[in-house]
Amino acid sequence: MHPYFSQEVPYAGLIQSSVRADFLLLDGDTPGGPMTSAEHSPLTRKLSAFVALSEAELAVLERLHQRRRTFAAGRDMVHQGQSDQAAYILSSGWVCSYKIQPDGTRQIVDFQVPGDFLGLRSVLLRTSDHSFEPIVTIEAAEVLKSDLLAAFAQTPRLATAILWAASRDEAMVVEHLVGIGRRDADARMAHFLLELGSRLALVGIGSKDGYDCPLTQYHLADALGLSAIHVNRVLRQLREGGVVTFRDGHVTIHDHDRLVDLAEFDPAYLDQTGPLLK
Amino acid sequence: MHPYFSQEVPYAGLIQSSVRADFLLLDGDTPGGPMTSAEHSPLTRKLSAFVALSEAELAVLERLHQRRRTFAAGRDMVHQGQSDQAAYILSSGWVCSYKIQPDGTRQIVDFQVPGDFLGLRSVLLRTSDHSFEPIVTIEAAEVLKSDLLAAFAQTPRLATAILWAASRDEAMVVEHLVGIGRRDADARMAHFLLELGSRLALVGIGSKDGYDCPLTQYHLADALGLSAIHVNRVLRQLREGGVVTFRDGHVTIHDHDRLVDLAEFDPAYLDQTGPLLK
DNA sequence: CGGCTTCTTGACCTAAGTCAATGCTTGTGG
DNA sequence: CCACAAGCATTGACTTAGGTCAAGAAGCCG
Repeated sequence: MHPYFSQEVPYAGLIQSSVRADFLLLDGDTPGGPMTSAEHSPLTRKLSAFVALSEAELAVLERLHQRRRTFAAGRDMVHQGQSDQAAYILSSGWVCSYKIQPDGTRQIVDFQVPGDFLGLRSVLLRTSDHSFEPIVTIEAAEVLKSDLLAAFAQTPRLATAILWAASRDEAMVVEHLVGIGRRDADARMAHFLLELGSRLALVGIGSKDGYDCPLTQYHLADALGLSAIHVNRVLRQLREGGVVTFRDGHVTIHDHDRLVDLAEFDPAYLDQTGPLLK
Repeated sequence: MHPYFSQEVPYAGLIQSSVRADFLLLDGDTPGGPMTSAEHSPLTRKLSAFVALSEAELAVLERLHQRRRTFAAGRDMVHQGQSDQAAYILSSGWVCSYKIQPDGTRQIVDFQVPGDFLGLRSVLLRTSDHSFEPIVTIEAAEVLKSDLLAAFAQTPRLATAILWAASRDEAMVVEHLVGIGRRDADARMAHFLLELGSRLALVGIGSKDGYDCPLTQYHLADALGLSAIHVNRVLRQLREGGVVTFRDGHVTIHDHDRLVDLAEFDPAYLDQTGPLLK
């Protein structure tokens, strides 16, 4: 296939095992010391926006972050082994989850940014059927099934909050489906950039005016169901139109209103209406 | 206040249930032998294909079907009221769940066929943000939140089974996303028809050679992210190619192998590998 | 009957894909 | 310190899958 064809991924990506994830471990020496409330993890930040957590609950949540690990960019970390009963809480870096088609094309289903869970479902229910790839070198806290269930049993409200986050993730997948099915390339891109901005703002990364974003145009293409070349054209148009600039790993929003308008962006599905559970 | 948060957390118990289910599994707890599912509800049939349920569990399951209701075709039944804490088990007829865009186009996210849950998520987690429309007059059993949670508490293995079904539904949404993003119209259609056939076969409707299907070409268009006119063209091609005929509310599969080939259909995501919890 | 909805087909158009070529970095080995 | 490769980004020229428009046809139903 043509080297420019973005959907191609190396065959090596198809044969990872849960064991190999351990090989990718670069260091395990970062002891997750107790955090002061000033330096809460992104997940804590995210959940706190919706559920007012007590001191005890916060403590349990922070304790879930103890087993810190680092994964190198580019190599898949997959959760499909019955043996691997762990999920991860992403504390820094970006990950994408995707499925490969038999013909080699790939579709990115979702991105994970700091504060997001990775493989939560494979712990609570059955094994996940798609793969995870760190986009940059990431830091994540490993959460064992037993830890998670224990935490849930101790603090039911925490369970509620985490399940709320999982449910929100699912709503994003549905919105993604709608976007690919019924929005043109420009609107899709605009919508995507807005959603990302919204998610990042929730964990205190970036602002209304923009955010750092390590994705390549190939990532965008595979996520939005477009070709990388068309992604480039769309980005140029948005840039020259003075709406938004995606360049050098940074998204700069010049005209937020016009972007929202273009995307017909209605953030209702993100359910970000402020702290609800007092 | 958000309906999701309006009640004290029920999930702790739910999660506990699934833990206990695993325990029972490991214990080798032997439920009653397989029984003829002919007289059972579609949901029972479906779950029985994956989890060997005991007499007691079957009884609880059947009891969930008591509050039977009928809904006329075409008129939306939406679940977003705080007051409406019910889900439905579809026992006959077809439903679609969809989202409307601000510009009036709609994207069908999923179809529900007999044996499927409707609005399960809005009971267990938060309110669903999309609408449901019965495609034909349907019969459904209303399940109150309290009933469901009681059933889960009584029979943890049933909880596992139902959550498995929910998880499978989600995998179908993801596969749907992949299809719209990365398959051309023919493959999308082929894949869709095969998935439907597979789902229906699971509840004893239809066979390898075909099944009844009340969808219009407009439904197909809205589900597959195509125009109705193109759906018509694709169907004609498939029909004239001797692969599959969609006509007069019936799908007839002439060449199953070629259809699978066209769709690059890999049913792995449907997780239909036979009874798993013995 | 006349008004629905659904299906069908042809003619034409456009958004997006494909092909091909060119820079621009960044990293790496000689 | 250069050469050279690899990965991204960019752009123009051309092709095509699928959308849009228009017009019937074929039921079906009050």
